[in-house]
Amino acid sequence: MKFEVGSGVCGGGGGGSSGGGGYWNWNDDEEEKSMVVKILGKHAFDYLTSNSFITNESMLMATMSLENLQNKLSDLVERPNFNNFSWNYAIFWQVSESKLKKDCVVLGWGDGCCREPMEGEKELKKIEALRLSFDDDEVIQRMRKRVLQKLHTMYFSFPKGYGGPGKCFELGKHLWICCDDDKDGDNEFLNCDSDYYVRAFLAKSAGIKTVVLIPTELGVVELGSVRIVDENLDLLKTVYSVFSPPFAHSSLFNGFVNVNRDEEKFFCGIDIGDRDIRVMDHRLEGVPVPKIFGKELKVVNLNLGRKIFKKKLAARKIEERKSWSTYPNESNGIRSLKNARDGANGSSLGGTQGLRQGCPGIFAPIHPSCTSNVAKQVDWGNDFLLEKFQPPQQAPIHIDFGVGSIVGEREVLNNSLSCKDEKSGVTQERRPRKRGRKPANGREEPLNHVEAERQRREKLNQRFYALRAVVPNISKMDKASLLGDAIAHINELQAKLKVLESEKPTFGNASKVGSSRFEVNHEEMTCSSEVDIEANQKVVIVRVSCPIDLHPASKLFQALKDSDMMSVLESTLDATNKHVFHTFVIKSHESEQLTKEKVLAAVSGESNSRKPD
Amino acid sequence: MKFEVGSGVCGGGGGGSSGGGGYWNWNDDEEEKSMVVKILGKHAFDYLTSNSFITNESMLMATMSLENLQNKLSDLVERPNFNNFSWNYAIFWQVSESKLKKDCVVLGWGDGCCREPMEGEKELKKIEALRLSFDDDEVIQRMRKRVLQKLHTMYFSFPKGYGGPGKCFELGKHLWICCDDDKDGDNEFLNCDSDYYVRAFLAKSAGIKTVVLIPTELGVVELGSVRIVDENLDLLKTVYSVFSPPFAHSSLFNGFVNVNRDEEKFFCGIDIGDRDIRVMDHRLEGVPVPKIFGKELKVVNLNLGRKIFKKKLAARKIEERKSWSTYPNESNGIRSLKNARDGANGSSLGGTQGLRQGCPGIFAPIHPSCTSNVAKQVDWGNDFLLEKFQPPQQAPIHIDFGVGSIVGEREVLNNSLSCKDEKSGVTQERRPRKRGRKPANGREEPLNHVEAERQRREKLNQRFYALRAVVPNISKMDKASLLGDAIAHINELQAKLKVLESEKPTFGNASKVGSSRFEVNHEEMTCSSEVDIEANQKVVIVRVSCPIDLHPASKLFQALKDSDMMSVLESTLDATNKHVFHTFVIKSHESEQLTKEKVLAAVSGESNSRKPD
DNA sequence: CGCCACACGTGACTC
DNA sequence: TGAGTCACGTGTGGC
Repeated sequence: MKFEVGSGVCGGGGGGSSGGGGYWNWNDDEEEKSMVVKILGKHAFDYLTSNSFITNESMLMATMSLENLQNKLSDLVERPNFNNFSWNYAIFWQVSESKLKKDCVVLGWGDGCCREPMEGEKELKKIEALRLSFDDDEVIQRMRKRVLQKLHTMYFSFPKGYGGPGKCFELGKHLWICCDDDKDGDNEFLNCDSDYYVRAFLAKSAGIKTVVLIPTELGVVELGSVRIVDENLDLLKTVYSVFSPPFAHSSLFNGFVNVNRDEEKFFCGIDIGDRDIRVMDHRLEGVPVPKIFGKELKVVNLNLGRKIFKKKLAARKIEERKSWSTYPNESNGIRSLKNARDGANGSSLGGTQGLRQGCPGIFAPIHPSCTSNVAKQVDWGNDFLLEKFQPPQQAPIHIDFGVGSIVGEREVLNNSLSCKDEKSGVTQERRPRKRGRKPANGREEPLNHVEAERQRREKLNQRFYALRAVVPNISKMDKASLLGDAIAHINELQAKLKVLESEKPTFGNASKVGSSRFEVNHEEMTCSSEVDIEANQKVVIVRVSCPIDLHPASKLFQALKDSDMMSVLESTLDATNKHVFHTFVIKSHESEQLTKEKVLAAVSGESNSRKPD
Repeated sequence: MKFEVGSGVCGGGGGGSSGGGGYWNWNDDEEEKSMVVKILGKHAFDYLTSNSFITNESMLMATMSLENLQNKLSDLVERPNFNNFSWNYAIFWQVSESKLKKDCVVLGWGDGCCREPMEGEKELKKIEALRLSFDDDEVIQRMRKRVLQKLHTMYFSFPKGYGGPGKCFELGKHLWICCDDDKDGDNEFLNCDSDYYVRAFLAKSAGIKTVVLIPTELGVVELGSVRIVDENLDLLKTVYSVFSPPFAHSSLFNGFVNVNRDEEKFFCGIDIGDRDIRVMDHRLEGVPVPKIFGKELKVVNLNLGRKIFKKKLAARKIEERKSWSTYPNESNGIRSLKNARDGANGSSLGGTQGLRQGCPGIFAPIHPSCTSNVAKQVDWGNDFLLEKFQPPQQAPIHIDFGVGSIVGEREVLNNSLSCKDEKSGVTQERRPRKRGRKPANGREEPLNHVEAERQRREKLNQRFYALRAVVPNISKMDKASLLGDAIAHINELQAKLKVLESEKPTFGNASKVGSSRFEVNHEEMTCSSEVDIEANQKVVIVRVSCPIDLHPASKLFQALKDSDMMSVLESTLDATNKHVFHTFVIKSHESEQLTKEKVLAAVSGESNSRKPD
């Protein structure tokens, strides 16, 4: 009925995978703890630490794991859609089984992914930031980020029916919670479910304004954003689809989509069926709906003028289906991850140009039919939850087709084309087992190998998507161009940086220079520029200090210092609207011409190489 | 006897491929023309434009094209070796046939690649720059770069025996020309060949100090560097190998390497032979040289502790050999491009950490035996030049092996192992024709497809290497990590840049800000910082002005300006060794506390968004 | 041995 | 149509 988390090659479903980090051990790290206390307050912290919700992952076994979990989550988080929106965090609460109480189904940490706030979001957060002094606020921001991160990697667990995810899972209904806490007291997070209090508090502390919980067969997907995001049916469907095992999609499709049949042709992000196994939906037989179950299904609501869906091969599907229980009648294909990504977040393809400009657009329903009201009525159906879990039939029945697989596939194609069902034909009993492109050459190992390779590819693509997001002005959309543009961009940035840094000659480490040239710093005297203000008697004395190398007259100072025969008689300063004028009257023991030349030489010479001393 | 440039899939050999750009039409662009005149002088320009050497590519047909030409060239240019050296430009002068005079073999533009000077090289160029004012020099630099680029994309051609490449090709000897033109009059470029005058002049103008010409069967490889590069036998061998068709390598090997037999085991960068077709060199038969022709051949002189050579599959070789005339006796393998790269430039793998720090190391011979003198004695042999050109035997004899190719390969392996020659065995007459992994399924198209895919992969890898070169602190060496690090690096750079730019609020364009913060500028009043010195009477008055935004006390000035209720009573300035202290005594009509808060707020607040007015 | 990363040939698709 | 891009399954080498 279950298999261990992390068994097989489905590493994404494992507990402490890459995004996970580890168990937040409150006792080990005093610094962390005090930080959390500072952010959340003592109340929340006590609640949190005393709360039994925090479990160790080792106490749970995932009932079933989902492949590419981390990738799917990070997809939602790291890849902005064409509206420049992506979720700030995504967690998958996985259906697990407590090792202590075998019959107790709980939702445990599956995997999670979060990201740093983007530019536009920082602005938003700044507005709603706690009213603190500027300095403190920065620190707070940083700490918040860490807490948020910790939060996401924490191992909460929710018994079925308990907590937000638990409730969500039990009811089979999604939750879409928005909280614009400009009005501070009225926190919808807190109202919605008292069991959810802790995490609501945490979320609120982190500036999260929208939390979405979406039940799937395998658990609950939780998404959070610092923005206020309108409810969106496409998103719900897509996420459901992505985070469900393949066999369930037809259930979804039959049940869910029937809510609004017209939507089928706009069924953003779901690509079911493929060319090789043309299992037509009976309902649509003969109806000239243009290949909804075929390969022609496209995103029609992306005004980018680019079809972003690609299909996977039948081999992939069969391969996947093999890992799950096989329901031949429902095997009209699965959504490809790529489609899922595009559907859930939109595509960054072709729309990344202005991504980093902080476009204020919020992910919003595009089709009139996808309104919040419609989505709210959707019942996800509970009947298929928790009932269909079956172990993957790992029975080592291996069929080797022997000959070139292309021929084999063609045959299959012909068969399925004529019979509308891959059950027919002589190859029926073998095909569900294995029908990859090359049916491996004897051993069972390449099966895992294939899966590992898939994940590697997926990861690579993930990075490519992420890279696309950070590189502006991508000339072409192919990988090579992307890399080229990235290289160019890096070079450009480095050149810019060099120029900027050459302006202010390094003193100490360069990064320190950049961090604070002009900051109020009362407690410690660093070597960066600073302002000291004291008010006594009737006047305010402002003392501005800066490293000599950063001062506009630094070279002059150096010249004066180098030649101890010169002395400053008078120094005045004038500021206009645009310029500051320092005037130094210098006297030396030599002739004025000599002094002039000296100063001129010192000031114009390439004396940058000297060390500041 | 030949095939059209660009025919087939060997796109790299085409005339105006990606690196090429296009024909430098002097008549069309007056601006360009005057720029060139300014850079090169009228003399050179006239010579250039009146010279018949400039040909249109359409007048030439490549006699044979080399696969991955652009990749190979950009490899030499864009991928620094472990000494941080890479060539500034690389051109392949391709053996072509004039369409006008069919019997006239000329060297025409094959492809070319150049890059921007690196940091360290800029320093070098600055030293030898024309003595111009500082500002003008920047412009000149930029123009030079463009001219250099144009130079590289120009369509010179060299009849056999004429010009540097032509001579080089005719003689079958390489040319290694260094010119340290600090002593300006004595230009070795000019001395070496009068026909080469134009390009020598151009090269000199571009700051090129080393030009290497290496003849191969298919043309002449020209490399240039702004550095002085010592003659290097490894480089010569490697480049020769890379830019020769596969069948010629044994010729090289038999003739060239025999100069110094001991070098064979150090034959840096040449990986001949592979595991599948173990054609042993007769000379070494039985000799326990550790698999020089086998897969164990490694770079032994890279102290990076990493083996950087990988092997290609036999399929690749056969595929390639198929494109050329097949000389079974000489088919002891070809160099893989990857190896070529590593050999010619060294590997950036594992050594990229300090690459951008402008390491002054120059590509130098590593083996004692690889001295310039040895290299100078090498005769490339002329007998195989131009004699072996044969059209690819495109006869559509198609043999489909039907069964899984792995078995097929294994058979071949066994055969060739036992017979030392793949000619033996029943598949002899078909195998030379086609023996890919999957021998395609009927049509001839996938043959080119395979090649195209190879090139795509190679290009992608190329970019990956280039990316590795610009990303510091690469955590792991795999692609995904590289991408991740690149993304992190971009983000980091962008953050740094943001900080630096926020420090000095933009006035005008940001790039201008960076160019000159403290420069003597007598003739024109720009808005950058400047020093004005006048000497009258007994003292020297130095006036330093800078944009108000760049001044350390800019925010204070702004605060004072914003609140006109404050006035500065006194302003003093003190400079120590390390710091400059501005002290402002400020009086306002309000209480001192209020004033203090105001100043504090103004100084610490986010007032960066305001425009300087 | 298994895992990981890579390169390869190939099919599918797009423009 | 064909060149280019991508994903896939597979082989393989290194650890």
